[in-house]
Amino acid sequence: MKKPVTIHDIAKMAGVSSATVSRVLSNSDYPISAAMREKIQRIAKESNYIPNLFGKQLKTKSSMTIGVIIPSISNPFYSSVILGVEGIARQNQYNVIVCNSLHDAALEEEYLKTIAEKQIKGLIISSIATDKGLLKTLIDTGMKVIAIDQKVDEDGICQIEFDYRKGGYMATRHLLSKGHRRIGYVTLQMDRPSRRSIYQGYLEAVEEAGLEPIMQESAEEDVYNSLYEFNIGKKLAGKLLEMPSPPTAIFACNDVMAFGVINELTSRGLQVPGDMSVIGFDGIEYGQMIHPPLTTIKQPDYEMGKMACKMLMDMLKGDADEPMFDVLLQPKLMERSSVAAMGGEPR
Amino acid sequence: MKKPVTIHDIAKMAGVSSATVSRVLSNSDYPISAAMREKIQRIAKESNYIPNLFGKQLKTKSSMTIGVIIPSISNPFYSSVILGVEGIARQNQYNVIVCNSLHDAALEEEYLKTIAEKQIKGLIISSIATDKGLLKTLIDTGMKVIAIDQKVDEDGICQIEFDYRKGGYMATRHLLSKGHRRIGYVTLQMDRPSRRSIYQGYLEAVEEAGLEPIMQESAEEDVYNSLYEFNIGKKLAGKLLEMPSPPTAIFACNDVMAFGVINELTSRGLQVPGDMSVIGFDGIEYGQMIHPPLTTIKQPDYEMGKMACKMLMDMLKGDADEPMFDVLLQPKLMERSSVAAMGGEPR
DNA sequence: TTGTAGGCGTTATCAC
DNA sequence: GTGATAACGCCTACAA
Repeated sequence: MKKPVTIHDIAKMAGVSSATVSRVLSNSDYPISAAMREKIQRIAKESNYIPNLFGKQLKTKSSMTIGVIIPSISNPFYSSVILGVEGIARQNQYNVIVCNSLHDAALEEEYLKTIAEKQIKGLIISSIATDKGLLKTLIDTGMKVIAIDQKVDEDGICQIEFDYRKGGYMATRHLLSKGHRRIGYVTLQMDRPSRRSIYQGYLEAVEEAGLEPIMQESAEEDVYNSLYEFNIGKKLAGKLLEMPSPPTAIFACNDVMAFGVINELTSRGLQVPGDMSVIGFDGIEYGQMIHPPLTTIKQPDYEMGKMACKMLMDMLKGDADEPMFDVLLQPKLMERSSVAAMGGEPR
Repeated sequence: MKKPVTIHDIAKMAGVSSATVSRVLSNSDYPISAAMREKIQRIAKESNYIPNLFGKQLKTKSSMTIGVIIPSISNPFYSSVILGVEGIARQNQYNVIVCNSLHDAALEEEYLKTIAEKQIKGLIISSIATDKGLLKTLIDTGMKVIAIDQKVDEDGICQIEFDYRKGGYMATRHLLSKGHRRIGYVTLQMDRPSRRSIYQGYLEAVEEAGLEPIMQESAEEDVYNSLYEFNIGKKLAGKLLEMPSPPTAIFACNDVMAFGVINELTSRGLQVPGDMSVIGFDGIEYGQMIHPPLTTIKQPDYEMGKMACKMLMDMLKGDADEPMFDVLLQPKLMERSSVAAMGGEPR
């Protein structure tokens, strides 16, 4: 395991100075004789030269890397976001480093530190922490930050959000328009802005229609595990069914929860949507694979990633004029087959 | 946006040399008077000192980072692997950088280069490329590599694989044991070792039972998109059904394909498993959420990630004695509800 | 067109 | 215990 070859080694082999080698190998537009250039490139290739980015980055103070902090890639919603981010980053010769905070504020902070130490100047974050202290000082030292999905109320942070409230409103309106009057809402613990907003939308639509909200919130702190969410969906659906006057339609705060709801209903012998309508939220692909295909509210996840990265690139390049505006991505109703119109009188 | 504070700045403020500051801030066990230590730590904190890893890493030649190259995190199987890897890496103070090759050999090579330039000494890879040239030269320069999932036939690479062949065999045997005699197999393009192995297992079991294989392979080059795979599942199931003498059970090369198969059967009015049994492969969580819950072969994905990372850590630490053995993870039958026993005569 | 030399922020090897 | 000082690999004025 011999030690790696450096530009100095190459310089020696080529009988030139390391400056010349550097100029050739970093593709600068510095004038170099064609012969020299070719010779150096040949030697570099033959000796399997691998540039050491530390040296370069220490000197140039630019890592060409952005960071992304999300709760967990195992959530298909976030993995879509990431793929969107990476596509744009790659186009701009940037690398992406992904950090899963796993819904752990301490871990999020640790990653934040690492990112800062790696001299990363751009960050896209879906923050779950409530203490934004560190984040704030990083911004003060020049880090560009884009908050996605979860709102961060700090100066100097661009927001790219979904209009969760409207999404919640739309879902509920859809159920209403199908004649449902008793609409249940099941949700994970409302410890995050996004979840509270969806519920807001639900509430608004229900109250607007002069109806009573029927809500079940999970008491359990959530872990990022789909199966876990699925089971909460089952459980909360059960609670709804055991009410004296159960709803005729159930709105779940995300698709996996909706899968749980449908599963519980089915296993109790109820037909979806015949006996009970179900609508989800997120629009993950698996929604099209289950039976019945899930009617849901689609959040443009991949697009969110692309847009966040585009804005970040802009901020990173034009170091003066930062595009200080927020983006509110619009939800879309995906009408599939898990919602039916109420026939006649409510049971 | 003032420039970041360095150990020299802190040294100046504390009236000491930068060497002392470095010794304190890098937690070395070098003897320093308690007073001095405390003073420096205080100043560092007050001035929001952020160490520059480039400097450190340039000096120490160690990046405390490992790389992971996989086809795509949008595949829940791989995202599980990643989560397993990260857990172990974190325990060892290592960072992980994840690269999605998106089933593109050129991109995989590009990432490989970046990883090398970042002076990363450990790599876990599920390679889709056929030309392992670069990988080989990297190993020669001392990079430790663990191949997961997809076998890489090169010296000096540890393999952590699933026993795909046995998994295929087990699935088929299960169907056989339920009395099925005409068992269809649907698969994505068999351009990868893993897929060929599963088919091998299927073939073996079928031939052992003195039966004819009934196979449908997708002609389309695959993209990493679940919905796409789902649709291929539907399509191939359709082909199977249109045969003069269709099978009574279908084995799909992965769970998402199986979802497609079930969907197609259901939409043609067939009952699963009443009219047709279906078995999948992978054991992703969504399999428990559909109806009927999918019987499948579980691959221990999370464990694979953990094990791969553990082995890598060992190789990275003990630089002499490398644990040169391969691991073959064993599949497990997850019996759920999509397979039924054949009653009486085959239709 | 090429070379020289200094420095990026850190650690490590000496001295004191 | 603490301080100079020399690397680490690369880039980049400035000089030739």
